[in-house]
Amino acid sequence: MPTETTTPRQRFEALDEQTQARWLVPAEAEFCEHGFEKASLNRIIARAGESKGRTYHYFADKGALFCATLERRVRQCDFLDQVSEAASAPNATGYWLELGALCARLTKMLQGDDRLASLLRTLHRESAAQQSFAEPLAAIRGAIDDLLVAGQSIGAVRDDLPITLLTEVALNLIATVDRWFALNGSTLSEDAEAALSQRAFLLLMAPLLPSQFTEGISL
Amino acid sequence: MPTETTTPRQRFEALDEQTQARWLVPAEAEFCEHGFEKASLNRIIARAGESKGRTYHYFADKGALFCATLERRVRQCDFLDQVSEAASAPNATGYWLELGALCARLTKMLQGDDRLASLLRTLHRESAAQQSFAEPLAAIRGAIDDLLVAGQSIGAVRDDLPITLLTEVALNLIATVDRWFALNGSTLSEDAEAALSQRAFLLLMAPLLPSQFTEGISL
DNA sequence: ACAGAATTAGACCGGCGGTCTAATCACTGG
DNA sequence: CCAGTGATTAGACCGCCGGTCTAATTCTGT
Repeated sequence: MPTETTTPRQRFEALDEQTQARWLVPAEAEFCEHGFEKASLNRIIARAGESKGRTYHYFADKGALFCATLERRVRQCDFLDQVSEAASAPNATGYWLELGALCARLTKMLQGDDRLASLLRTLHRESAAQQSFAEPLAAIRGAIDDLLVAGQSIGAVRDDLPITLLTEVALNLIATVDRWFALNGSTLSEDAEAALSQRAFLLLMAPLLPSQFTEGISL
Repeated sequence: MPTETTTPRQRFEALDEQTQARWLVPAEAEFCEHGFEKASLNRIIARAGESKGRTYHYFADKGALFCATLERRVRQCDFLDQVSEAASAPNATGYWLELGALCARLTKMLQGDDRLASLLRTLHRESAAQQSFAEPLAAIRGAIDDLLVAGQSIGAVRDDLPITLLTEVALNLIATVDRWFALNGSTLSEDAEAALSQRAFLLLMAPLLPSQFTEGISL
């Protein structure tokens, strides 16, 4: 009568931080270097100096290890709280100013933390990684949903399209712009990059604005 | 003195269409069903009733087979030509009308051809697939570049951001919206989906429009 | 002290993408 | 007609992958 008392995940979280780091440090290095699919669990285990049996005792599979790695990094920045705060603006102008500031902070954070940036870009690029991180990802989507609904209530965000579509568009626009700067930023001076990055916020704003602003043309 | 006279690719293209299909038909099925990374070359070979040696004689690697599969499908529709044609509009209104029509046609095509849609979504989702398809992909990006430049010259497209960034944004917006409809379209009536799809074109248009249209708010 | 549960090491599994060898085929010049 | 030579072909083989299993060991409660 094996009643499945504890899960690998519960066992891992009961470990002290130092012991957790035995896996998480080499795992982060490997995932940053190779992404999710091409990262080798065997290499991580070898670098960690651990055995396969012990590793699978604490992690259900490779995805669980990736999830734990990314969760630790994400926990360090209070991203979700910042998103919630931005939702309290009283009018459209304030709303978009706050969102712009939030995006600027986010950009700065990613520039200052290569590891986190690398993990998040992997998350955006590889669907297997997204599946592993599904639960936290749903929370992020939920936070953006709330933010957009708040924006709608003060007329800052369009309400003629499904909110989940807007959320998807917002998330992917952020990721797309981030990736463009990650690939092309090195050809720019630091000042030029900052100015461009600020202006690129318009790319996120434009499709979310109520349609009256774009109806000047067509349709 | 092995002078590398022919490449696997050249050899494959010299084959008659029927023989090519021996690989391409089962390959397409496999890639549609499993995506790129999780597709098994061994399974494709088995389904094709071919041997490994012969297969690697005609394809450099798994990516080359994916590339050949997708290229055949893409060749069947004259996508690039359509993009070029749309660039000839004389003014902004006409430009966006043509682009809207182009997107509508593209949407219809993807709805009518599940295989092509599946392959293109795989291409968008998996970076390994993108690498295999790098050359055709560069041509597509080039065509969009040209289209946007044409739009700029008649004041239909903003010119305050790098063109490659706009191209990236446009490509990813199309893919994002397509994916949303692929996931959520089944919950909608056919009419509602068509109406929504048309309105969703605004999401693509908005960030590309000259900034004067969005400067009503902020900054 | 000792039974039973939790933990641990690492051999093992099927399958992967890709390489290699040895046999066969097709075509040439004599 | 056939010997010889390079292109073609089958499939055994390679290292590695993520994941499972077993058997030994270490803990824990009585």
